[in-house]
Amino acid sequence: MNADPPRTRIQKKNRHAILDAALEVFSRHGFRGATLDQIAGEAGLSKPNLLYYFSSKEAIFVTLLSGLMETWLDPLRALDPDGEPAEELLAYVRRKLQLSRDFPRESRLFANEIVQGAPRMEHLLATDLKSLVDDKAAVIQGWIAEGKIADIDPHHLIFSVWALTQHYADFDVQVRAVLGPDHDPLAEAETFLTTLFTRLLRP
Amino acid sequence: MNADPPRTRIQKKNRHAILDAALEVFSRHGFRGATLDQIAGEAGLSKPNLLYYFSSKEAIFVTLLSGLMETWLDPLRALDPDGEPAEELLAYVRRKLQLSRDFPRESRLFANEIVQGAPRMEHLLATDLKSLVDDKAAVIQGWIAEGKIADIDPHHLIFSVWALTQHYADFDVQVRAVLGPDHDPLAEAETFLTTLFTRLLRP
DNA sequence: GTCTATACCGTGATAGAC
DNA sequence: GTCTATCACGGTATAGAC
Repeated sequence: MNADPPRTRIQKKNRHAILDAALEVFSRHGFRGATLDQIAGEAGLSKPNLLYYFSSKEAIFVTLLSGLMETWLDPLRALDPDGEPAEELLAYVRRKLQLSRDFPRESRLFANEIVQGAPRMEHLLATDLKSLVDDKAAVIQGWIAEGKIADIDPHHLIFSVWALTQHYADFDVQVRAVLGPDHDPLAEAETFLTTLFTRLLRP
Repeated sequence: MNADPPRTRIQKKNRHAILDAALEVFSRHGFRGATLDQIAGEAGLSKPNLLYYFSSKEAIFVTLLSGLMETWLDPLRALDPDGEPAEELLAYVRRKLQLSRDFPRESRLFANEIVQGAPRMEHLLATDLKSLVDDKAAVIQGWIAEGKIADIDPHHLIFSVWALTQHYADFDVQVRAVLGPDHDPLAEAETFLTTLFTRLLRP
């Protein structure tokens, strides 16, 4: 999937700086709202120099997305069909919440793109993401059939995990504005979501 | 709060057309990603003519936001302290889901702005929104103290309503991509969320 | 292989004719 | 009250010097 990997050390360093800067800027302003000037500035390069490493704004964006997709889907991929059902699902929630804590920019990047209609991601959603979700939904449906967890729609259960965990990264400013200072939203979220999903899944 | 209301009929019509077009464009691309050309085109006006009605891009945006804020907070405002607790909260969820169904553009407008750090809304969040939420959280805390519903954090309960209901408007393309055709996501969501909150709130 | 200078276009906003 | 013409600016992308 990847093109030729960068060769020289300076290339590697600059490409990395660009992608990190791009993550920062794209996640804050969305694709169209981001400017090459900002990305170049953040990366410590001139704008034309930036375009030496990537042929276009879209090229930066696509490279960024495909590099992050794997990390993004890992928590769901790790759902073990042979594990203890409720515990597996709660562990999934915790992994996803961990991503919101450690990689909020990545979360906002995807959020921005999807809210704006996902014009550069729609294919990935309908193929990779759909097949992974369908796969895991079948696992969950199996657990339901065995009476291990409550009878709830597996697809919407997965949506609810996404919505509830990503909310704390994507809508962070709102959460903090409402809670006020002296709060650790993500720590509180872990307690709250553990309760929520425990009650939801109990057969 | 409002400036002088428009006088002539044509002004009223044009202002309305502009705000509707702006809602469409801002909700799809965010503030910076939106262009006056697009808004003008969608509204059937020339760009300079548009700027006759609103002095700047930001003026359009702010007018739009403040006009929608009330509608947006109504479902929570309607939570009745004297009602039957669990039923009140479930009705709140249904009202919020109704907004996702009927006003997805409004939902995405707010989502875009908040994901991007809410630079033009932060004040509203920390004042109007916070005081409303604190108020209703106290009501919910009262219900908990009376043993009418389960003991869960009221603020995060409200966040969970937002996250779960708005997800179906803001991440609509993802939901549809994963479910595939022949689904009515919002109808399914109503069933799912009713179950979820019923189980969560049961004392 | 790396960066500087620059072209060229679309953007938000204004001036002035109608 | 509305439109045409235009401006200054910042946007993406390229040509060519080092």
